Amino acid sequence: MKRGTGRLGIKELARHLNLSVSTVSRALNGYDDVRRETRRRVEQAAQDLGYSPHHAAATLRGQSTQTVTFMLSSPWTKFADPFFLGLLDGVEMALQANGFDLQVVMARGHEREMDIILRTVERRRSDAIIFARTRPEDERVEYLKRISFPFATLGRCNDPDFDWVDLDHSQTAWEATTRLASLGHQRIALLNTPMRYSYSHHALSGYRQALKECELPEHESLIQECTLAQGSGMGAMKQLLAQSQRPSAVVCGNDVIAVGAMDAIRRLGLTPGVEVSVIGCDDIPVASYSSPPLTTFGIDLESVGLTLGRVVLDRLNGKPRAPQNILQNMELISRGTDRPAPR
Amino acid sequence: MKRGTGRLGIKELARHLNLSVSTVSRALNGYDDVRRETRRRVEQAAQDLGYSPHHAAATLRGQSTQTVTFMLSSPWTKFADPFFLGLLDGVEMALQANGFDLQVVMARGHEREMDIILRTVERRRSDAIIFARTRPEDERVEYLKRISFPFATLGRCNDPDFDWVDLDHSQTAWEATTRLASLGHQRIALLNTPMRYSYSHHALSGYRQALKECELPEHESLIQECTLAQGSGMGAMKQLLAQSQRPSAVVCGNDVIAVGAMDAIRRLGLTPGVEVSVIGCDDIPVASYSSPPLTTFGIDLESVGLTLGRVVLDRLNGKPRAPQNILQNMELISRGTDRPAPR
DNA sequence: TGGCTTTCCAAAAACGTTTTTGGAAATACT
DNA sequence: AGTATTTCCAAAAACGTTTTTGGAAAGCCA
Repeated sequence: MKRGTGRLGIKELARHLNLSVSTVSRALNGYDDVRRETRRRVEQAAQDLGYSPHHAAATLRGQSTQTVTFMLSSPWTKFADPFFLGLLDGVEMALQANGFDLQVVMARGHEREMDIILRTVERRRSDAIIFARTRPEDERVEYLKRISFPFATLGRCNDPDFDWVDLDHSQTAWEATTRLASLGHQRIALLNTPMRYSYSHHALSGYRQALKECELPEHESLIQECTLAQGSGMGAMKQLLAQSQRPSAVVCGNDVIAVGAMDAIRRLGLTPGVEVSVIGCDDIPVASYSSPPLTTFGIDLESVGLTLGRVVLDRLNGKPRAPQNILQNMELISRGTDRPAPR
Repeated sequence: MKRGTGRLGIKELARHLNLSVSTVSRALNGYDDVRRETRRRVEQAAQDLGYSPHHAAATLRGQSTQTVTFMLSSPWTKFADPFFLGLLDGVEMALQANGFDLQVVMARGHEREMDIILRTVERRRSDAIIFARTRPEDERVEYLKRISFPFATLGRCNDPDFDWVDLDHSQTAWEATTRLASLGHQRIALLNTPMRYSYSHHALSGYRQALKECELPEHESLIQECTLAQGSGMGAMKQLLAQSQRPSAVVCGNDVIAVGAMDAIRRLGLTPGVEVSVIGCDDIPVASYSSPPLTTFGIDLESVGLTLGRVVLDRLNGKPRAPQNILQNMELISRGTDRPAPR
């Protein structure tokens, strides 16, 4: 009989107040048929005695966990970490303001992502799920839509009919390419993120659109797909530089790739921003400390996270009938690596 | 009557199998008086029909949430983020391997830390709590010890009688100082992290110990306390350099401070590692991209997180009678900023 | 074959809340 | 004064599991 776990339950609180359990519960949950004075007394006692409702019990009865799950997808590199933590911070801020908690779960490897979602949903572990790195056809999105479980993503799919927030990578790639073209570059390469992800497709189309508008020819050999691993940009850039006709500028899908590309450029005795211009994306901390400092696109991730959090909360509150689709522009941060073409 | 939420409960599963609810439960939870064949059949059906127990219900009855809370303390700067995400990753890995989930909650401001702990404990939201940035006298530690709620920290307190893992900042400061002394530096400054935190005291004592052993005088004016904010190191270094007798080397409590210090050095037209040597701590990503690359101390944070996770799990499994105290050494990563004293 | 283990399983209690139901007391209206 | 309405509150049901309790069926030994 290890009953005395020390925890104060609503029963003890009621007894202490000489009230019935239900009255205490109704006072605490803001129901309207409780006398002003009674409610005050109850709240005071709860405060004083350090009572708060047992979460599992409240969930079981109330059908709501007051929790949102954020699924982090591998690989997240040491460099790119701030990206996700900034996002997380924003999401948590939105949730906290509405009394929701954040649960974080890390999916190591793509295979695990579906497992994690299934598990979370089946156990009714949380009220909604947020995740990033969407793919054009995304199994996770399809499943959650099918069973109509609340969710929101950072990133789009081919099917836009659900809640998402996205950064406009089409715009960034377009702007980067256009800018380089206007600086006189003729051969502009694209070191893109993996085509598995939606945003890589958007980047590619922005790049192509810009080339067309600037009346520059598109060369297949100038488009390379990189992985998200750390050294990936370096390898791809080396190949690019080994070609008979070198590019004089390169647009990178993200800063990790760009930093790798700059390494490759330097190793050939060249200088980023002189012989070869480089533009990245994401504005990770190292971007401003590389030499020369990397020109890139940035955005306040915390506010993106805040938006993402609010979107799910709206959905949970049943506010919007139609899905919310929010596209955010990133801003060019011109530093030292976007310079006029040589000669 | 919105009963048909679609969720498959253990009752339906039992009915489907022509078994009683309790038998299904016992089969699933590994009790021993269930026939082999029956257990197999139950597991198969659970798998096929996508059943997993409702988490809140299991918690309510079973008294265990299978969840561990990690409290992130503000301020965590954009730069230092990887520190925590690496740690989180390791913790989550340990938990996941034992079927536990990770809940992350961010404490914005010191005042909120106690609130968050109280809330988590009172609602029985998780089985254990992990947090970092311990202080010599730590209210959180005292409270959790008093009510004997399981927890572990990254960092020590004056009272060592609980589960903790810590990085040996006394050793790093000692080693940094000794190294600089052996490079001929006579005036070695310390740009320390806030004395509010335990590890700052350890760093200070390591620094002092080293000065004594190297028979160098200790100057109060060469010891400065910085905040964790981003520009803090720069301001402190400026002051140091404005003194009549400049230090020729500086030991920094962390890399964010060190990077700021290097900025200050450069702004005076000096070169880090030439006129003034700098050694940091943590090995954040920018450290290797600053110019010149920063000499610092590093450690595999993921493995530290793993250890931390295992320590709480041991506690939850009731394994150790005595608290586990684990002190880990960081390793010097010599790059470009620890160089012989000028002249 | 009769009693004793062992192996299996069903019914019911319990976990700590929230919500529903129903009714008593106090107030307002004719 | 009698009825209708509002204001308050207690008892009990429900949420979906796990664990306890008790007992039936099957196997074993003499």
